Amino acid sequence: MPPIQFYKCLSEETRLRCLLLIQSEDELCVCELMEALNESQPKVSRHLAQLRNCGLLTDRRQGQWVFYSINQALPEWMHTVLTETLTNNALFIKDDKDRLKKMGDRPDRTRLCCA
Amino acid sequence: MPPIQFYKCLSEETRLRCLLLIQSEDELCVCELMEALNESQPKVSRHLAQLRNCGLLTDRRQGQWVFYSINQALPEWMHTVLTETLTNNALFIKDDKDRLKKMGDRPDRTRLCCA
DNA sequence: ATTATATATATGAAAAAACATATATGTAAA
DNA sequence: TTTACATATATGTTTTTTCATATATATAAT
Repeated sequence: MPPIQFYKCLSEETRLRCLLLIQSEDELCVCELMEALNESQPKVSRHLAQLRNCGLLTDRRQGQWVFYSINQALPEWMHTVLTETLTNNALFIKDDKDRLKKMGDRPDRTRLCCA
Repeated sequence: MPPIQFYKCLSEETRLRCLLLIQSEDELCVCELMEALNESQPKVSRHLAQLRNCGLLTDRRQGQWVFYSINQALPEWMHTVLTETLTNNALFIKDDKDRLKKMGDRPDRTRLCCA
């Protein structure tokens, strides 16, 4: 991925909040992100699609939910950038994390064995 | 500087090329950047102004020239991001560096003593 | 098993907002 | 007056958002 495309992904508030939350929580589904960000479903879904199309995120479907996580195949320097950003901007996603913690009925993460 | 503003600065081609070239060459004036980037004066000037207003660059005037350099007062993680980006994207600014090397009549950098 | 309904997510199309560029003009220094 | 740089305005382009609707899976009733 060219650096411009990478930074365009990080330069929009909804996308950066999604990325850092996912980085921080390992994986999150769309409805959790909607709740954490307090944003509409299409808005969140579109930005996630964009991040996945660029290769920043990968997704897996489990039942009705689609879980997104950081693409581990990214070049190391991009991981470094994400890590540095998260570590040095805790406040940026503080409210989002609080809303996520308060959320009830979070989807089950049990991966089906031999499904 | 909030992370979003930082990444917006890095997410535009002209700006990122300026930043990485300056990072790589220590300091450059507008006419050198015009030559290196092969872009118009107002275009380069406008983006440099934006980077300075955001606090990413500082400028000093020496005679007729204005030299721009990375603001050393930036948080360390931002320096890390810039360094990682430069180290891992040499190709992104290769042509620019070549044009800069071929440029004749580059301005004198002697800092005036006791000016 | 079939039908109906609910929940989770994605996407097409249109509107709105944000951004970038070009041209023209202005200012500062030599 | 020439060179170096900055900025205003107008215009064009890209991006983001919204609304409506579509798809996919899950659950419940029959």
